[in-house]
Amino acid sequence: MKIATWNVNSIKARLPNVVAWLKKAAPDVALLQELKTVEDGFPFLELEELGYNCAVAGQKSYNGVAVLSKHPIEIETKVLPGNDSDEQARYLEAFTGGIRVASIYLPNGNPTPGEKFDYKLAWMARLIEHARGLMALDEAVILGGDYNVCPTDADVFDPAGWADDALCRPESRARFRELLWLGYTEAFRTLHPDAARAWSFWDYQRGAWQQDNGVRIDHLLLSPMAADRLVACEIDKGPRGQQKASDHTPVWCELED
DNA sequence: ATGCCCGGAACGTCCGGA
Repeated sequence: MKIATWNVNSIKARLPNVVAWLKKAAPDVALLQELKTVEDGFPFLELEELGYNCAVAGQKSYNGVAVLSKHPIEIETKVLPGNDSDEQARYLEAFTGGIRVASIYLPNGNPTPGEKFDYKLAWMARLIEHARGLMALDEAVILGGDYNVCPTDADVFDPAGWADDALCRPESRARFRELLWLGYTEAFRTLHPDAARAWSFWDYQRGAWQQDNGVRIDHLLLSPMAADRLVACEIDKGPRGQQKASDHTPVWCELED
């Protein structure tokens, strides 16, 4: 079973790229982020034609997450618990193909310090508490998405230059580690402990892609029941080199049946 | 020191992204 995550940076602008990649990579489950549309604007027909069921938590202009699956999808929640006044579409949790998955678009948090950074840290605290509850269920769970966190300096092309960025701040990294301490396995680094310059995002600016100046911020976190089945995890750089590319590229993992 | 590059909303240019 192949599960992928990809921040597409607008599902409408990226539809040709997404369709081409789904055909080629053929994941069983795809967790998408930054749809930048309400549910009514989501291209259900085009994706269903490829054999995918689609669950969407949409928002006008910003955010928006989806779960695509070749299996039936049962939506668990379209909001991250813990703050009823939070209207940003950044979390969708569902059952599909015998596992529980969440598509996560964690807040960026820049600039630091400030309200946006406070929102990021509060959002991460809510995610930790929810993830703690999921861990107690003893299920196969994959929390995948754009975490907007570089877990260590090995996940940034220029650690010194990014030291004060919200993606690298110690407060962000500490909360990411709290997720791991709950018992979640970050699939890519676990299978590739020494991988260098393994990025999942390259800025559109400053020729970042051409110079391979990136960061690794898209992650797949697996509960023990899922991690026990983990046999592969890779970053697919192909889509980032295409015309009209998203600034993120897909990350996928394979669970044995 | 600031903007560069994108998409969305809107039709001016700004906001948000990371």
